[in-house]
Amino acid sequence: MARTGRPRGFDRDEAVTQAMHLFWEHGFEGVSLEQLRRSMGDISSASFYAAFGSKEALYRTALNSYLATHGTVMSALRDQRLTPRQRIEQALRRSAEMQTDPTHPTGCMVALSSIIGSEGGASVQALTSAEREANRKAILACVDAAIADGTLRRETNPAGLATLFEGLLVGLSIQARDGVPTKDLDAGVTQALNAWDANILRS
Amino acid sequence: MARTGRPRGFDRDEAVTQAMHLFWEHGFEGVSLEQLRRSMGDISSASFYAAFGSKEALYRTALNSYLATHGTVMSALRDQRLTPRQRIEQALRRSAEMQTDPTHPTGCMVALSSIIGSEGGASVQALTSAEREANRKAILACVDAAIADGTLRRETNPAGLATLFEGLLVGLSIQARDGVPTKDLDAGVTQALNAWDANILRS
DNA sequence: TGACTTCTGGATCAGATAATCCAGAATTAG
DNA sequence: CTAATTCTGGATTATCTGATCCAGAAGTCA
Repeated sequence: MARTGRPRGFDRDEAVTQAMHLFWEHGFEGVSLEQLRRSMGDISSASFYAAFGSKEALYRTALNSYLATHGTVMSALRDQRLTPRQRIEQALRRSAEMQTDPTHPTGCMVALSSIIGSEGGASVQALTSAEREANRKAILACVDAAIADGTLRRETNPAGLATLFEGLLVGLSIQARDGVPTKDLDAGVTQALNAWDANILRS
Repeated sequence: MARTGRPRGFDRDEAVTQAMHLFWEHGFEGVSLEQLRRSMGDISSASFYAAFGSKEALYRTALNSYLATHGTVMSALRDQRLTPRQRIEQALRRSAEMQTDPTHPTGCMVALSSIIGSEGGASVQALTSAEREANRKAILACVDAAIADGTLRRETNPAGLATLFEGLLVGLSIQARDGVPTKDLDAGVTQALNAWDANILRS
């Protein structure tokens, strides 16, 4: 059943997408309310707050929208149909490609949009740091699984391998922003996998 | 010969160090003039502008101060007394240690303090992106040198190895911010070097 | 029709922002 | 001493910040 009352004069989903692009490009604190409202078709301040509540609430919504769309390149990391090595490889290669797609801002919104900020920005920064921690744990789980199933040697340093892959993962964002082309990022992933293979148990 | 006129009421070098720490921690746009002046002993606005010219000019000065102090961990990258592999290893291990030193903000100021920002912040962002590009080129030069001297195979993809090492380098900053301990970062460097060794020419 | 609900236009808010101005204080040079 | 130079305290600027308020418009429901 349709809601009662005057209908909204703009498309809320489209507006969230616009906000996502702005936050992705400039970061949470780098985007102003005026910019956001303008990107939504010059809607009024009242319309903005009626629809989204606050700038921070919109950022949460936009971040969730990112995770549900472009962010899904990371889902390979939990795909149990793949081997642990394939999970990491897919997550990295898909990230490298997505992050250099010219149809949207470069890099990853989780890695870039709120790493740093002013003194009172802890609650916003916590949103993305929680995502990064989840990724770090998922990568570590891949390494642990490969040690458990005998693919990697028991002497393998799991935290070291996880640091390497997650470090490269977030590093891709900065490199993408700096204009490093897709093929170089992908070649970096290929080289990183050599580190995995160096820990393979040989019989 | 001492300068004429009324002497400055505060220590300019100390003030620059304070500014460096603030910009390092919160980024260029995340620090306000009031915060800066307060950290310098509540100096007046007039004193601030007489001494530094503008917020952006102070940021340039603070960034140079960073490069001349903590930033010197990267000098190993150009140390011709070391082998190409040692240059990369030293730069990475020293960065990992410096970036987690609890006596100052975590991560690297070049990687964090102005990757993103509002629409008009291009000139500030260019300062750190130029530094990162220089590092990327220096890493690539190490790889090229090792191929030229026969250490690495001719088929080695130089851009791929450079992406891996520079990706990890800047990735360390985000991981350090996220609280990853020094020993894990260092173990990540150890693993990354396996990728180098996988490209060694065996006779 | 009329009651009810929801959204909008436009003015407005208090506080923060980077930056400037000026009179006077503190120093050196001659 | 006087003149020249440089810095400081304090007020002040214009602009931007995120957010709120209210009257009225535009719908649904009975």
